[in-house]
Amino acid sequence: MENNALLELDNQLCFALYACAREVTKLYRPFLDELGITYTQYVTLLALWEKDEVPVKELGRRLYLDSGTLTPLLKKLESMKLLRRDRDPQDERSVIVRLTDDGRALKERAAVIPERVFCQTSLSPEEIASLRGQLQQLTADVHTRSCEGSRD
Amino acid sequence: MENNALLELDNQLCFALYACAREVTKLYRPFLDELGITYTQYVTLLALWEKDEVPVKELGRRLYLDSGTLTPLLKKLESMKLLRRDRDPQDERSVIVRLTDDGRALKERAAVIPERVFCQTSLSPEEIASLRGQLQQLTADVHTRSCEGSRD
DNA sequence: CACAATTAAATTGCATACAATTTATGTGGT
DNA sequence: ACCACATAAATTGTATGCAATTTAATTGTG
Repeated sequence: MENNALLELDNQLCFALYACAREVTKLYRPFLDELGITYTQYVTLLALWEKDEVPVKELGRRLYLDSGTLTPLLKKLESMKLLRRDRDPQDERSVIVRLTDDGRALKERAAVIPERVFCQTSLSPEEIASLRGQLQQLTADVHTRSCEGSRD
Repeated sequence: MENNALLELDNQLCFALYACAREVTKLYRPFLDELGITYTQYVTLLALWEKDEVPVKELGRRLYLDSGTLTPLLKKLESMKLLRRDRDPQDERSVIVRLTDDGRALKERAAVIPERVFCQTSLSPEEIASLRGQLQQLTADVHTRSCEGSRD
């Protein structure tokens, strides 16, 4: 069968995604180091700055992460005094995540990060928006199909 | 400062990438399970099926991975008899990775995977190629800038 | 030739990811 | 009330990622 083009690394959308996501994430390192947080902690905070007081379950749906990843991550952020985790009195199975004052305050310092990172790429705002849209579409598409029949 | 649109999760290209890469990777699970390999092992094999007998360093450049990730991964693949790792007699610092017969044979079984995965998306081949191209461009762009002055 | 600087892997330590299982809690039907 | 089933976190185990350090080998220079 010779050289199967279908199996070439540079023909794989999955590898382009995998490599690109990691390289772009690395751009955030220097800025996040200043705040003392990791990239995953950063996106978790982004979600919370947008909507606070949410159950772990909902946060997981938003971030596409499960409790196996979120539980230790949220405990870490709690130990850093950026948020609190309390059982929901209405439903003791659920844990509600709430930002502390420190957690909310960090938003001010994070506000400049997106611009700083954009400046390190040659993409125009339009190109960024377009690419982002395509990725969101694909993510939703893939996620929906892998949850066929599920409700999450 | 109210609702800062710049910090909204859905406005972040980085999060779109991060989420999409993980969701797409999950599509490979069932197929890779049949081969008994993980996703990272799969892309490593893709690189080796394309070009065998390469130093770890070169493989790392190709995959955007460093020895901290590759060393244990390659040892695992070696323990699975899919490849061998030998010091380069010309330069004992370097380790050359070579597929075994088993490793080469696995390519046949992997050949159907890309098509199978594509079928689970609603993207046309043209859309896939376009998206892939944009991601490769961005990856190269970002990587080049973060290596400013470096030679790798 | 000596030796400082480089370089390639390996190692160490920390933080994810995620499947699978477990634990605790809630819910619906009888 | 009882209980099978469902649900949310937490836990467990494995495999990454990656920065930083260490070890071994090579190279450039005087």
